[in-house]
Amino acid sequence: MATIKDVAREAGTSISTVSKALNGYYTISEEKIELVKQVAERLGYRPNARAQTFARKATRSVVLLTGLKKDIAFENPHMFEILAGIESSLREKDYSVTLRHCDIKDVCFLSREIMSGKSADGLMIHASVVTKELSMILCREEIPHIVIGKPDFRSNLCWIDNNNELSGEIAARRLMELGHRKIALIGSLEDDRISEDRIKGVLSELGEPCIAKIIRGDSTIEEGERMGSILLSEPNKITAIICVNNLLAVGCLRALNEKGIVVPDDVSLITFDEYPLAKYTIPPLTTVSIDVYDLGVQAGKLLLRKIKKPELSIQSYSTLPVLVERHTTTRCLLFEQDTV
Amino acid sequence: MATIKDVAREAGTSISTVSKALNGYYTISEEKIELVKQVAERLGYRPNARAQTFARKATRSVVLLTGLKKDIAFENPHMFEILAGIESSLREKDYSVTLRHCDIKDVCFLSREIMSGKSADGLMIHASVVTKELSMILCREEIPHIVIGKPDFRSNLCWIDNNNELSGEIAARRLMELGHRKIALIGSLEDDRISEDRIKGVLSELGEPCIAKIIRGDSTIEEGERMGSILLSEPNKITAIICVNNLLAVGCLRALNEKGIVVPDDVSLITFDEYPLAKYTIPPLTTVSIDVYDLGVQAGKLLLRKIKKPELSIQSYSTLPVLVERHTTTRCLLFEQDTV
DNA sequence: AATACTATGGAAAACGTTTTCCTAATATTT
DNA sequence: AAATATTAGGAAAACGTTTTCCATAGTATT
Repeated sequence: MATIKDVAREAGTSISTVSKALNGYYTISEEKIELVKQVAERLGYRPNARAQTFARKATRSVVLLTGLKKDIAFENPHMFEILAGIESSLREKDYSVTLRHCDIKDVCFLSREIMSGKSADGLMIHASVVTKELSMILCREEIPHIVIGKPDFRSNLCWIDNNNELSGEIAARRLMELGHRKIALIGSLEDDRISEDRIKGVLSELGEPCIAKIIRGDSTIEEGERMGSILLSEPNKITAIICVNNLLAVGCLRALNEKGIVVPDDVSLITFDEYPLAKYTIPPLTTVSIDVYDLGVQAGKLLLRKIKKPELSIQSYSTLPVLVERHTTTRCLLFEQDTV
Repeated sequence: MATIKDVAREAGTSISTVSKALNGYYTISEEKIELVKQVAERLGYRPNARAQTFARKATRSVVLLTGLKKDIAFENPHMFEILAGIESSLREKDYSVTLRHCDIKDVCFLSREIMSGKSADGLMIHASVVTKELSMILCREEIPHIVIGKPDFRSNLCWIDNNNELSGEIAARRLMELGHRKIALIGSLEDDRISEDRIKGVLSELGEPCIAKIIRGDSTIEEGERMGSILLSEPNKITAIICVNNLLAVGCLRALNEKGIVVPDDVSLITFDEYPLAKYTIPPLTTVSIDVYDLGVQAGKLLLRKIKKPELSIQSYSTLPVLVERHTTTRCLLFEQDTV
């Protein structure tokens, strides 16, 4: 394996000249650069990455900390796509991302180990493993980091997440645009912050003369089905339903089917996110979603900026929701006179 | 940041003693090891990982090469879980995995760059980016590697995949056990090797007096639906259907629903793999699947062995399929007399 | 002609470990 | 008691770059 020494000898220059030529220093003449490059090419020289990361004082890599399999893999069908996004923006700047699963108990120790052992220049951390203690460490030791998802406590962490409140607003606005005025909300339990944010967004947008009813339960298909039928059996007829997540929507759709209610003609249905099954229901779900790949891309870029300038003031970033209109929503004819 | 020098000074020993003590060399006395460890602890010393990987001649890391987003992320809902499995088995041996997306055009160049630049000790490569040229390079240059998935040409590559033929056999055997004798197969087009392998397995197991009919089409829900209705409109009544993948199964299920055929009472349905939507159909799909996490784990272990012993002879590995019996299969009463 | 710059490139330090080789002390064997 | 083997630990090389600092030669300025 050819080393920089071999190139130097062969090119009749010093080692440092080779290094400079190959790394684009302007103190080397054009001709010499050309010569060195040719020799390097001829010898099949590849800089030893290990030696490089050692000599430079940066690894040009970040690590992504996520929860263990049981906690994360199943719950987050988007994870690979986020990861792909992260990787793509890092790759552009010659950085790489290495994956590390860890228990929430070990995350503090691990973060320190990685950073003080200099095996990475920064940390990407999934919200499911961030704790207050970790937050302290990251801030105190000025570790460049981005949290994927919003931590569920106040902190100076830098995070990136989809804007659930805004998503709620978008869903509500769309239904209003379509002429709906009697709208029900199927949410999950109060301790689910995502659900609460979406509900908050919906309610803030839903003005008079809108009538809204909220019903809550566990985030499962079965519960969605149960809540759906409850809604339908009530006297006050609704024309649209908002389900705070895909599972609830699938369940609700079943309830509607069972009662012979045609979606979207009789009742419109709108939901959030984009689980793989969202495309495959009958009819396919209209949903307010985000570009998760892009979320990863943005996260990568942000982290890179923090690494370059650690003094950069805290900033967080919310990706913009996009409405993916499939076939569970349509115009409501009932209140036509109101809208015109 | 404390370095090994600081520890040596503080402990009153030489640098090499510290290194040896911390790395468990047996030439250092128990007491000295204890002393060094205490001092290291007190100073908060963490070995510089960059210096370590440089001095040792191994990175203790592998890179996972997969196709670009558009090629892979959507098509493979299991990818993150496989990755989690890989990471977990590597972590056990203090190895790490870094992710790298690449175009199939660049994969040769990239592999060489990574390996001759010594940025990793081995390669994990998704089958979607392996080419014959790559295969040559990997073998000629004796690069430790594992291909995730079976390459679609003969080679000396080391790959790991689920055993589709065996999966087919298992599905068929189960239906026979349940008493089914008139079985139809919905496959995808002939160029889909996975589908062909499964069909092959099914046919090899399905003995007389079984009647089987095969029908093929694109791998989409719509096509599944179309093929399903064709099957049902035929005079020769079938009692069970095998769909070579989830999408076809979902489509077929729709066709059955539409015709008022009750699954599994009138017709049993069995499929393969486990897309996230498999659990959420009505009724949930019975499927012959594999533990993808485990596939990752095995892949990781295998690669580690190849890294330790590059001369290890070629070996490939098929994970064992498992039957996940949900609610689309049941005993067939029609041919009871045959079975007893 | 003397001085100050500038452009170019080399020498050598630095990065922080691991690992090889050696020495001294101690234990064992003859 | 001498010879030999064993053990513990230190000195220094090695790993292959990057980067700092300096030297030289040529060019511009006074």
